[in-house]
Amino acid sequence: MAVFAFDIQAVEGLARRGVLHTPRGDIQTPAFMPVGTVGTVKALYMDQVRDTGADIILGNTYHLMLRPGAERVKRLGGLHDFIGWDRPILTDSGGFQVWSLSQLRKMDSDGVTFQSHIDGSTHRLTPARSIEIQAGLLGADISMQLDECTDYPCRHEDAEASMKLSLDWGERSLDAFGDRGKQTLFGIVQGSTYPDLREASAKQVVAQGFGGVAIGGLAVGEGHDAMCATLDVTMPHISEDVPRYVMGVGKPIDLVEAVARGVDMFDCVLPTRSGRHGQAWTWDGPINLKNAKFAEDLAPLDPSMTCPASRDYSRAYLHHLIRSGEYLGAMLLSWHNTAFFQTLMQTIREAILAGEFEALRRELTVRWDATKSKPKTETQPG
RNA sequence: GCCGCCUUAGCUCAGUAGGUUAGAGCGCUAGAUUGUGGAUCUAGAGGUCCCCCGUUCGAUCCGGGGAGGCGGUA
Repeated sequence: MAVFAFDIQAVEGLARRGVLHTPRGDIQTPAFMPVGTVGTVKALYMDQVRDTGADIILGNTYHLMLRPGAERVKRLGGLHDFIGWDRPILTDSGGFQVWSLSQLRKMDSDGVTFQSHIDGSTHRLTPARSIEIQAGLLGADISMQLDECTDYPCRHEDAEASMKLSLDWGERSLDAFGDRGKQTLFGIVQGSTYPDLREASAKQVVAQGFGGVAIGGLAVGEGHDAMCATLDVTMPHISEDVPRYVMGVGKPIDLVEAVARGVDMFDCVLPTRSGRHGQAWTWDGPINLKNAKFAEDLAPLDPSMTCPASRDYSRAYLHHLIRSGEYLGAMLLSWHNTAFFQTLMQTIREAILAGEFEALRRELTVRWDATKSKPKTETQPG
């Protein structure tokens, strides 16, 4: 297994500004990876994705193995050629989607058997099969070990058993990965919101010697404060010389607070999914373009940005497109949101380099306080 | 002209054998959405039950008259 060189150029507090060097190009960190689940960052052309500043995108084992099939992608030249993206790709192992999408899933110590959400057909993923798909067939630059994501809330004993299963699968993933010279593998820390489990998991994942360490099982309903608290107790146990990646996060406020705790990489569906549903993220927080107040608002989303979607289209037009269910509305808002998230990351990187990150964090924390997620409750009020 | 049917939320329509606060779908106004099911969920606003008179303790509902719409017919 290759371990990609990771240069840390500046540190402010726990926040790091670095560069992860891969054979397919550098990744400026802290980095936000747009999610391209089924081989497309939904509603965007690849050159648009690149122009927003993205160095790396995410693809997905679960979806691609079901359709068009991992072997078929291999026959078609691998994922990079197939989708027209020659820069780094990180693939998710499939564990999370089995947890979140599959109606029927049966876990055992060797892997998981599940039914496709597309046609109900039965499939199986093991740590070795996931690596074969990601590194061997899709050709991911960064593969993720197969893990199990737990529900929130989760009993301590269940979280512990699940965390230990993920550790075992991490070991099996390393064995299956072998000595691929141009590809690397990240391990995943689990343990729900329990400090003792997170500490134990982090120490062992680090000891296993992956090319990077991910924190999984967050942003699953615990809310912003619990997520930050979990990072507080987890990050000190992850070595400083590897890239640290919080999976599935998050809102802009989550990104800022996670960077402040030493996280280097993120991925999230939020900019593209919320874009398809009419939500635009801005320096003033999220706005819902479906709202009637934008019907005659001629202002663009953000004239200071270079992204055409942010600068050249009125909110009134975007409002009309979204209300009408037009493709272009989803395309423009996905484009703007992706550009905004990349602009945020670039602003964060520059701030760390200039020693001004804490000031930026304070300003944004005040500005975005109302956007913090609250914990999921068992019985919703009302 | 005559005969029949119809008129209930912005739209399309249920309904009440005369009884507290008249419903649905869509639309509208908002909210949710975190390792993507282009999905879904949640909440809210909105009514002279066409108008007038009568019967009745009480009428959106029954009777009479009128208005508007659709169809048939001379």
